[in-house]
Amino acid sequence: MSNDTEPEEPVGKLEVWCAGKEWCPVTTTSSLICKKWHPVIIHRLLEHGPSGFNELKENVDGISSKVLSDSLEDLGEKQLVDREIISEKPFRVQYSLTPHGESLEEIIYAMQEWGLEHLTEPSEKSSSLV
Amino acid sequence: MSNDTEPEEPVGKLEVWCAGKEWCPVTTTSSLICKKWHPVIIHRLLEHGPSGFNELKENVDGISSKVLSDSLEDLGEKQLVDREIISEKPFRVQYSLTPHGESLEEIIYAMQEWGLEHLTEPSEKSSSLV
DNA sequence: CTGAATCCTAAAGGATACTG
DNA sequence: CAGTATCCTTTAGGATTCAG
Repeated sequence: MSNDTEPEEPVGKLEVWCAGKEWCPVTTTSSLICKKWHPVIIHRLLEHGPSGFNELKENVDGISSKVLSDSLEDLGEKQLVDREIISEKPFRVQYSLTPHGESLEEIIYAMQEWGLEHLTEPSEKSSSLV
Repeated sequence: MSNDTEPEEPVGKLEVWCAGKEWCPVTTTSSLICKKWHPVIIHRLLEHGPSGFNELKENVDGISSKVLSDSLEDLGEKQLVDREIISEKPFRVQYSLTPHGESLEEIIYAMQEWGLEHLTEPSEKSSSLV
């Protein structure tokens, strides 16, 4: 146990299998979060904090219930997102980032900044890149 | 001045369509680079510089020719990677990052650092997360 | 050797409708 | 409110084969 200037990371590292012969942090990180909606979902949870399903669906503008549900399940399995039932009577659920999920903020904000810097909305007439 | 080998962001922003009603930099950035192998390919091009096809295939350990070829084509369409034919006789091609591609390094290295910090290779006995 | 083209299967993702 | 359940289309990706 060396220095501990950083906030406590109580859980251990996530064990993630790698495609190639030698384990690679880029390959494996990519395998965790490089799905179409994952970065956006994580971003919205970072921005708005713990959210209910429909609240999240609102914020992740453009996603369908099915895909949001699937994505959250996947993120749950990967231990990046937690799901908590906060009420049974009016059934309510809350999604939040785990410590590992929170720690993705550097990546997510790097993506956001890059997008702001390098991308733009297509103008009316030009139908460009996907 | 004004010669070909000028980096320095001469090009404008890339026009990228967004799924939701309001354009979002995270959503759109995600749509560009969040494919299984894209971050790794970009990472290897950052690390090793312009590379030939098989050199790249070596470095992107675990990828098949077909998938590498498809991925490079996709990255080419998105103007993140350039393809240059450097020899016809022994047919040789060189792939390199465009200025926009290079500028992804913050994101890619953020992913690398995160992976090193939060992920680990599965131990022998435990078959864990994908 | 170089890389590209085929074939095929497995996922991912979207539209819609419907439950407790 | 918080999802499932279907259905369906598209895409990703792996194995293999082909061509220069």
